[in-house]
Amino acid sequence: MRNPSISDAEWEVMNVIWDRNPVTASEVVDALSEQSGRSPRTVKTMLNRLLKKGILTHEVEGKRYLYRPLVSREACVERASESFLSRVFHGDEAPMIARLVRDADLSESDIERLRRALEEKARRDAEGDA
Amino acid sequence: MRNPSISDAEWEVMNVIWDRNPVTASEVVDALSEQSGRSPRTVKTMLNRLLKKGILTHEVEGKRYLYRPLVSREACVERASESFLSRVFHGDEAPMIARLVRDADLSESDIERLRRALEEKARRDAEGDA
DNA sequence: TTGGTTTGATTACAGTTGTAATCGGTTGCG
DNA sequence: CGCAACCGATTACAACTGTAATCAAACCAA
Repeated sequence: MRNPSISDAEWEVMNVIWDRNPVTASEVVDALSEQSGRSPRTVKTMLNRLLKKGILTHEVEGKRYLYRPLVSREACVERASESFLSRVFHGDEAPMIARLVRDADLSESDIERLRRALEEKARRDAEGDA
Repeated sequence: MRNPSISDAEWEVMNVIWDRNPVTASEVVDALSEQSGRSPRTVKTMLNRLLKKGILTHEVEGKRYLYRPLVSREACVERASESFLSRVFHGDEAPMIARLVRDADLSESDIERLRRALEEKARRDAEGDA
């Protein structure tokens, strides 16, 4: 518990903020009351907690605040993925990938991209590690 | 919060239990005190909570308890993966897969397996959805 | 101008989680 | 036999979370 990270509900807030950076509180409220039916109060609480955690800032814009992320989505995704994988898969990613490939709803271009990524990976492994 | 699931620390316990099913409390304690330095008390608490959550059972074996999972690892992994993906990736798995493929430490046979899985997927999509 | 509305700040509150300590019974060592 | 070690059960407690309500200041509409 000592390492305060982004909770489930906070992820929803952050996703809105990363998508529309910068945003006012009420934009976030609107987005989330539609999306997940959270009350405005609840959303405000989330925003304040994220501020306190140092994941957001806000600057005054006119009469309101404008919120901006202080941490990149990529960094957070990275952290969350690592912790998820180590927790659930002991850090052994292969089964997760297999599961995803099997079950995910992938477009043709997704598949093509992945195919290329795999080839890339295979080539690099063959060179680098050999 | 209404749908009690497996917490981070509980996953560690469950992983031990799934690996060595069935186990005594002290086996779990030993495994985790090495692995993660948790105190025996803490591990006992986890076991009791998992019992209360209906994720474990225990039967008397001689003087001790033997713990067994009531829920399959696969089912739990499934649930956890879904909730993780929807939280972090909005349920859009492709970027996660791409990231994994890029960064994961994959053996040659992992790569080969994934390649085949991808081909399989592509073929099925071409047939089924067309 | 005055009362409802909006905003941000503060406070509330119960359930979850991580981390144990305490308690009472059993038991194995000396 | 007597006491330490161990076991499972119960209790503790603070931080984190989800979900808001309350409060105070400012703002707009009638």
